[in-house]
Amino acid sequence: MATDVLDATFAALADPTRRAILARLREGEATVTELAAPFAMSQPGISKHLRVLERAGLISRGRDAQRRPCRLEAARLRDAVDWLADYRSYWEESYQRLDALLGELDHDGPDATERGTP
Amino acid sequence: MATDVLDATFAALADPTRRAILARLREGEATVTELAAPFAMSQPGISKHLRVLERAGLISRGRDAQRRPCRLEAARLRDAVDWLADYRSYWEESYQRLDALLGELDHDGPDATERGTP
DNA sequence: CGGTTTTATAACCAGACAGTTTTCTACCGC
DNA sequence: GCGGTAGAAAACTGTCTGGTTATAAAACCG
Repeated sequence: MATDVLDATFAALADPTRRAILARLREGEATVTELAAPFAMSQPGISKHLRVLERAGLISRGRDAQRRPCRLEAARLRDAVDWLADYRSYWEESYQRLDALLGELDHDGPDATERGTP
Repeated sequence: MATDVLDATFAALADPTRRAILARLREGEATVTELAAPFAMSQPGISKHLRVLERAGLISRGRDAQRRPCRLEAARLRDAVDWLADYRSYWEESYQRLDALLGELDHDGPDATERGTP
């Protein structure tokens, strides 16, 4: 996965307005004014966010007379998940450690087995 | 999931240096100078990146004499994946559509079965 | 103690970013 | 063609970011 693709994807996702726009687009295509409606923000403000999302490949835009309907392009999100998947074992591992620790404290108390206290 | 947690997490992941630092930390704890070594960047530059990662909860730091070893905290990555998981069906759906289209073109040509053209 | 190592802090800079208002373009309906 | 609507573009602002250098703080070593 190209690093600048991940850069743009994660940067686009780092803004709550843009995440809300993506969430809205799960319900289907929407025009700019439809997307702008829920926000206390000017129309050009929303257009800027849409340009960020488009350049990150997270949305695409059609043409319907004066309207430029936006649609979700979820494939790039999969790229992000693919990157994150490499870390999955690490957060699972920490769960296992926590689990083991709680188990020990619960019925045994900590002992030095496997703990390496030289 | 609190929106500012996701803001900080995705923003932290949007930088290739920081992603490389996280990747390095999968191999175990590392000191600041160890983390800085692979990069053509000053030590304070790396320290700034580490502070961003720490404030996002993606790493934690210990104390070993003058050293401040960093360790990966993968749980926050799981939060990011949890958010992304809500979109999984959307990218899978587009795969299915592509699959169906390719299948059609391959051996049948498009017909109206299961397509709902009223 | 004095010197070295490790890290953090401060001050600064260029550029990107989020937002605004104003203006321009394109298209529709009449 | 004219007026209204949808959206983009431009210009400006304040703030955040990513980087630098120089300096300070803390802990070790001899």
